[in-house]
Amino acid sequence: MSNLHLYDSLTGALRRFEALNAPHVGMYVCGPTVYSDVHLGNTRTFLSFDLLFRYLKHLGYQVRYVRNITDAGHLENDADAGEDKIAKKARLEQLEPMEIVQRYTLGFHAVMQAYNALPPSIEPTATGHIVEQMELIKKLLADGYAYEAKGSVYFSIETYLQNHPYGELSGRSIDDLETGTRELEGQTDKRHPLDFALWKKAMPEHIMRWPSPWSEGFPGWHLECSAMSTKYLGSEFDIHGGGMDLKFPHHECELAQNKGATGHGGARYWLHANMLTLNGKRMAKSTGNTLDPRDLLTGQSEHLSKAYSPGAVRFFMHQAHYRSVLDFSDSALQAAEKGYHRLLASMQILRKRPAQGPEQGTWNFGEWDAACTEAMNQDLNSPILIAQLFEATKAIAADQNDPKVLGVSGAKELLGRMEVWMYEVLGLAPEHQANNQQWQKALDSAMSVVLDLRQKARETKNWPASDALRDTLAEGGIVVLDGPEGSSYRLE
RNA sequence: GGUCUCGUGGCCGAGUGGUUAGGCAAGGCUCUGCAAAAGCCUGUACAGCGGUUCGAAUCCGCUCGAGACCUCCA
Repeated sequence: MSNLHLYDSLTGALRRFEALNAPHVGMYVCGPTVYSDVHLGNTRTFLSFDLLFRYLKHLGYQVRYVRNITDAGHLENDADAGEDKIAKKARLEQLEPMEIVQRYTLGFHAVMQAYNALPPSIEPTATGHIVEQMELIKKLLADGYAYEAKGSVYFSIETYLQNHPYGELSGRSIDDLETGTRELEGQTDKRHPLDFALWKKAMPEHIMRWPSPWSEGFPGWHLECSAMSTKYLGSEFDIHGGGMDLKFPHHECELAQNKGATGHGGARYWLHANMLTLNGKRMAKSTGNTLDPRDLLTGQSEHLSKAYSPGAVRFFMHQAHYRSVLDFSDSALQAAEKGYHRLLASMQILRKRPAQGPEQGTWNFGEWDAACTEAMNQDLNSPILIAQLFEATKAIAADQNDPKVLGVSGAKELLGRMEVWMYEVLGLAPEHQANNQQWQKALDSAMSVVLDLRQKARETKNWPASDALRDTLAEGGIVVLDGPEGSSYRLE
């Protein structure tokens, strides 16, 4: 069905993608914990997987894309003294936990929509799947992979190791892990330091709690993904994605839970998107080194010199490979924005191209398009895809002087494919066309009058008058473009 | 401290055992009343030191530097 290759973290190799039940593809991505606003780093991860989702669809797959909302809150740490993050924030703001969840879920959706990310097929919540999580615990208990201690249930690494390797995803050995384990207060209930909680008995101050056979408590933080991916995609499915920081321990534990409960690890391909850094440091809610994706659109941040369009930001992100660390800076974003605008302008030229020249051009359209596909097939190499789009720009420019380059149908074909790659695959919405049609119409008519006036001034060589018009418009963000066929304008 | 990843031209950022990534910036030119925009041309890089090889920036070792994970985090 395709020649897509994906880098699988489990095997550490580039593997040809073969869907388990083509043309259906099951894809699970770890979603956000909704106790605060998503930051730009989170956004990058979700846009990376949006790119994958879009490309799989582009290839003709029918994708069921499941991305969870973690609304049950996780422990602060693995100790009994741990506090539910959502409950903590709720007390801080004097709000109900679910009020916090609602607020930040809506905020998350707004950001995803603003950046033109396609919604997942299913967006299950952890609190909506407590029953499934408890069923999973029961299964693990029955099979001996878990044990109960003082109302809490833990996953037993020692039992697991008798049948399966642990650490295969993150490439860690048990010895390494044990060396790195800290002695925390309250870990005494665990039989082994690497055991992790499946169910935690709630402390009195814990607000979010559910009754269970073991205690009134709440599920462990690795459990929801195992429960929900199994429920909606089956015990074996195609792709599991998430941020690089989730590889260990979250995905490692998830994998162990899956294997313990079903015998299957879950996904056949484990994908990890790399971090976005700010000032060379990882962006994280907990350290305050963050950038709000909405601030980029308004320019309201100490890190920004101006506002950017969502498309420019997406373009910036896709100019780097999803498995590379990308460092954010205002100047890097500005550079990306310029290139992005040039690309859009080039497509606009193609749209307005008169039907002249031969039917077929000399430019090798097929080879170019194949190179675009090849780039994406190589583990979603969007930087190379974008480089190819710039190659097309050169052909379009050459065609302006010599219509033999693209030809009439060649030009149409190229435009169609560029739109597919830009809009459909890279998710760069044609933003300037969609919104404010009424304003656009009004501005166009006003500008035609102004440009007409200026043209008259130029014809009489009244340079001071024509330049004054140009300067005034420039102050308002309108750039006048003088060309051989008269003047036009664009918004800065 | 342990595990791992990375270090590319002024900046961002792909890729690769022997052939131009691309973008931004810069310089030159074309166009232009001037400017802007646009187009064309130019740049010869791959942390350092050794090694393997006919040949390495690409493989191996060491050194230096950066980052991630080991603890909630996309």
